Amino acid sequence: MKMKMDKAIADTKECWNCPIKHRAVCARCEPEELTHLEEIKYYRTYEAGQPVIWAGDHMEFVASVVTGIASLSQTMEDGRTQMVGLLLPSDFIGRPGRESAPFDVVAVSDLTVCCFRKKPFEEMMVATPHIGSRLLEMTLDELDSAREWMLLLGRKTAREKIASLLAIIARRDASLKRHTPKDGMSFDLPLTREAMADYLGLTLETVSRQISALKKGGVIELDGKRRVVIPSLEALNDETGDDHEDDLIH
Amino acid sequence: MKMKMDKAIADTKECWNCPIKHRAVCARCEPEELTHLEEIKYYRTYEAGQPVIWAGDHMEFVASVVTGIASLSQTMEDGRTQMVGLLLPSDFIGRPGRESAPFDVVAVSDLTVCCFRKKPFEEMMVATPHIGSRLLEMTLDELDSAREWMLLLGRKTAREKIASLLAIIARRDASLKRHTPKDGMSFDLPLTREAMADYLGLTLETVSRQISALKKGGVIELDGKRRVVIPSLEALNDETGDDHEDDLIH
DNA sequence: GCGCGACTTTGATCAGGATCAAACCGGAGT
DNA sequence: ACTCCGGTTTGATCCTGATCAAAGTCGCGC
Repeated sequence: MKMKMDKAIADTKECWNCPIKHRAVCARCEPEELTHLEEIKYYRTYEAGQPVIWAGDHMEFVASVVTGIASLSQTMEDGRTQMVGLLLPSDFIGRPGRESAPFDVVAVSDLTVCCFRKKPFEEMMVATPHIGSRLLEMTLDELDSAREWMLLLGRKTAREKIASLLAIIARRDASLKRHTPKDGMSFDLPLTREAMADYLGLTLETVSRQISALKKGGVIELDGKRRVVIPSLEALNDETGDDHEDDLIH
Repeated sequence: MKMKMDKAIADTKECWNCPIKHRAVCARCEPEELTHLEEIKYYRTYEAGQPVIWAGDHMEFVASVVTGIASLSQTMEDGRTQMVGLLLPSDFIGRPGRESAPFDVVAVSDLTVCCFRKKPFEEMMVATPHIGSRLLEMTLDELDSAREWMLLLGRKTAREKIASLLAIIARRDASLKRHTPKDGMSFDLPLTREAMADYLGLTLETVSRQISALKKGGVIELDGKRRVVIPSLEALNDETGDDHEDDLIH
């Protein structure tokens, strides 16, 4: 049993068998480029709650999230913190061409990352355009999401913020399981109330209250503290403040 | 006089004489690559207040800001709006590989942009890595700034937001004039109170009140509505809530 | 079972900004 | 000179979300 397990893990460490190979920074690489990547990569794991990098630290590697979730966040001297991104499988950590990390990276759940030593990775970037072009595409996507998040942080009410977060997690969860979001679907919240508060620019008490309010309003149902059921996606979307793309489609 | 003027403008339209050539997306191009760019580029101008692109519009070009300032913003159905970026000279507008614009772009001041038809530009990107690598670098920088802005929007007080904005404009203004920011320096606010409010996630009344409060506190002095004098940069930085980089340096 | 600690909910009160409303300022046009 | 008008300031009040405080829930080790 132990051996079988080790074998299974070892298999996913090979690029051709990698669960994120179609979305990660290496997604456009040719087989021979992957072989080269194999040589400079190594896996690391972190337990939930462990720091991956502190802001200001020297970074000797860049990495892709393979499994689990990490958070990217900033803290002011007086302790106020703002999460500025959630890193999901296939997301990229670090920045070629930069010495030190601009933000804290912390494992939210148990986390596995595929690391590349920075120097060889940078050399490989200039040699193989497939990596740079994929990284550009990913970075542009992240910039768009960051800007959408700015609207949420600057202009949405607490209730809209919570509804937006739930809607996003619902969509992501559905796409992970490879089916479209559907009324009655359910999922587990990957974040504590405090982490949600840090992400949404609220306090944990307000998060808790607004979740209770959405439950009272019948927009969501709770099964324990963490499991959420969405009886009607339309009702949830109505609470986000976003324009209703669904209406436009049908 | 008229002819002389036209000559001066014509000169700046040539790449080798371009005021943003060392910072824009074309900064790393070789002379022959610039010659190729010359062929697919054209200038456009907009008056202050004019829209450049509406969110959702089909974009037939990408562009670099040459002179003036543009804003990038989002609006909710009920009219709440959030500015998600300020585009200054050398900043890039648009996104290769994307059909429609994700955000509104509006000229804040009179604006000149250097446009490239999207199709030829995209073709050139795959042919010449200098463009893609520079665009990647610029996009990574913008992502970092967007994330810093998320901390401001999510966690800073109104007073800290105003002080942060003034400090940023002061730094940018100094670097534009090629000298380091200095106590007693002054600059013109390029934004109306309303535009500042949209950028900072506040109302225009709060912006006005906090500017008055900073004046009353001696942190800034006003000369008319738009001109700001900074008697002490240290005092201003103390109000931003950011850690004081200056202290670390000396 | 018990107690402990991490996480969550709920309550009471406070305050920072939003909202509503009115007045003010300064430049452009007549 | 005058009005007009966009931009700005200031005042009064309201309300959302923060803060302070206490109790509730759940899983876990003993």
